Amino acid sequence: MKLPRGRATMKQSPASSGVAPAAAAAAASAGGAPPEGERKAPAINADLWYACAGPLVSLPPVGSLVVYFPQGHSEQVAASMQKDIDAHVPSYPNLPSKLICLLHSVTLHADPDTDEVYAQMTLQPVNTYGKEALQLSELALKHARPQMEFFCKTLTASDTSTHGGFSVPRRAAEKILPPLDFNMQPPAQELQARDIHDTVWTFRHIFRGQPKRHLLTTGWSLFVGGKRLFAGDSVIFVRDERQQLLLGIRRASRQPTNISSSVLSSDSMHIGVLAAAAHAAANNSPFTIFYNPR
Amino acid sequence: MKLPRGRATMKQSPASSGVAPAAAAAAASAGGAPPEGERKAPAINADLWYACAGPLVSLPPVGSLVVYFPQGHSEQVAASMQKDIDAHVPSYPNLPSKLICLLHSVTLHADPDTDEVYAQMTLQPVNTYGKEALQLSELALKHARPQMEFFCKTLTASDTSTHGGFSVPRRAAEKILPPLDFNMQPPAQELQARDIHDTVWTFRHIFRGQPKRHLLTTGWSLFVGGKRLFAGDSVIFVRDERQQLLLGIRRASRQPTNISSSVLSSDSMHIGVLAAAAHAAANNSPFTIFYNPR
DNA sequence: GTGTTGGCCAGTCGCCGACAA
DNA sequence: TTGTCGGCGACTGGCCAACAC
Repeated sequence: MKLPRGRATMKQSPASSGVAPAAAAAAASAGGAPPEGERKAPAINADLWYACAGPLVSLPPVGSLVVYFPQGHSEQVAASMQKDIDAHVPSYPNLPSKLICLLHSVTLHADPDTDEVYAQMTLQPVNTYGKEALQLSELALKHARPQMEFFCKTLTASDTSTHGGFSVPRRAAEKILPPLDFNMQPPAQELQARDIHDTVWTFRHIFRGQPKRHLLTTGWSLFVGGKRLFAGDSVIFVRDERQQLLLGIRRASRQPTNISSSVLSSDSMHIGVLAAAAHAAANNSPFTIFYNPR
Repeated sequence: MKLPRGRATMKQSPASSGVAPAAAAAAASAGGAPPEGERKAPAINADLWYACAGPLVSLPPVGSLVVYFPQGHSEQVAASMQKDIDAHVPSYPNLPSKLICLLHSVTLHADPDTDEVYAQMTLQPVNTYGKEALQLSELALKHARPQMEFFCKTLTASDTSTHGGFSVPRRAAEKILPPLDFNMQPPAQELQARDIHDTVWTFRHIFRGQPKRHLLTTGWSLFVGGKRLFAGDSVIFVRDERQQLLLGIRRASRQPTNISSSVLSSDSMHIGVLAAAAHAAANNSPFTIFYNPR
C-alpha cells in the first residue's frame, strides 16, 4: 500500500500491506460517528474526507508501521512554497534518510477557508523490529474502505454561472438524493446537506424542464459563491448510512496556492522538518507531520 | 528605536539609535522608485507600505545592528498559530537568548490575498564588536521618514454599504486628490489609484449634494468587495512625489487570522526557528526572518 | 440525457438630494 | 461637515422552457 502523492513523503512499510484488521480499521474509518473525542475541531466525517481526497488516497491505520523520509518531506514543503532549498542548511549526519515509525494517531482536517483536506499524523521512530511492533504491523494491513454511496460531478460553465442552477445527472439523483414525490406538479423538495465543516446548505431540488431533469435551484448560487467554485471544480454528494446528505468539493488543480507563509522563512521550515525528525529519531520520541493529498 | 509590536521580536541594538545616514536611508526608503532589483515581486512602494503599516512601525536601515531573540520569535510564531509550545522540543544550549546581528537586507511585502504588510529581513550574527561593524552601526541611526502627503479614513457603515459610495472628507480631498474643475456642473473627474500590488482601481470623483461634498461613486463598490472591507477598516490615499495616487488599506484588528498552516506542525516551526538561529549563530551565517507589524 | 441560451420577472445595486447630527 | 435615509432607475440574479448536441 502506498500514499501515492502526498506532501509528507510517507509510505507504509512493506511489512504492512494487505488487509486491515477490524480494530485498526475502526479507528481509522468510523463512518458517521467518529469514535474518539477530537480536539475542538468538529470531528470530520471520514467518508466525506475520503470522498474529497479522491480515490487514490488511503491512510495507513493507526498502529501500523510507516516509513518517513525527512529529506523528501522537506523538499515537498519547499515545493509547496515554490521555493528551492537554499544551501545554508545544517546537515544532520545522524538523521537516516528514512525512519521506520509507529503511527500513533491520525486526525482528519479540512482547511476552514478552502476546504482542502489534509491529515495530521503522530509518528514515533522505532529502531527495533521487536516482536510486538511486528505483530502490530502485521495486523495493520491494507483495508479497502467500504464503498459508500456518492457521486461526483465536475461543474460546467452553466453550473457555476449566475444565470442558473445546478443540473444533477439523472443516475446520480436517483442513487443519492432523497426520492421525489412524483405526484407533485412539478415534483420538488427541499434538500439539506452538510459540508465537511458541518455547515448546513439548503437547496431546492426540482424535477422539471423539457426533457425532464433534476435541478438544484434556490440556494445553489450561495454555495458556489461561498465555496468560490469555478467551472472545472467538482462537487461530491455523499449519502451516509443514516441517509443524511453530505456535500464536499474537490478543486481543479489550479496554480499552486502559493502559501508563502509570511510567518516563517522557507529555510526555517526546511530546517524545522529535518531538526524535528532528527530529534525524534535520536530520542525515539513522537513527532507530528501533516499529510497533504494532492 | 524599537520595533514596537512585531512577531519577530527584534529590536534594534542600542548602539544604533539616532539619525540615519543618507546611504542607508536610501536603501530602506526609496519613495517611488525602489533602487534594487527585487525577486519577482513587483517592488512594493515604500511610502505606501509604511502608510499601511501605521505610524508606530519603522524598520531599521540596512547595515545597522539589531538584536534578535530566537525564543521570543518562536513564541510569537506559536502565538500566531494559536498553539501553545509543546514540550518535545530539543534544547539548543549553545544558542544565546539574544543575537546581535547585522541587518543585511530588508524587502517589503504585502500578502496577495489580504494586503497585510510584512517585511523579510536577512540577518547575520556578529560576535565581535569590531571597528567596522560599530561604524556601520553608528552610521545607521534612526531616521524619521520624510512625511508624505496622505490621508486615512475609517470606513463608516455608509461607506461600505452597497447602497452608496464613499464620502471623502473635505480636507482630505483638497489635500490629496487632484483638483476638480469647478466650472463643470457638477464638478467631476475620473480617479486612478494603484494599490500595494500595483493594481489600478478607477473611481468616479464627484462634488455634489446639498450641502456640497466630495464623493467616490462608480468603482468604489468593486474596491470594497475586492478587498473585502467592512465598516471599521480604514483606507489610505497617498499622493506620491510624482503626483500619482496610491491606495492602501488597514484592517480593523479582527480575530487572529488563524493560519494553521496545514503544511508544517507548530512543533516543527518552533524547532525551525530555534535551529535556524542556532545554526546561524554557530557559523555566523546569514538567515532570514519575517517581521510582521500588528 | 445534459449543456447552453433567450425570455422574463423581481430583487438588489448604486446614483441622487433631503435631512439631521 | 458628513453620516444615513427615502427616492428611483438600471442592471443582473435567478427561475423557466426551448433547443442543440
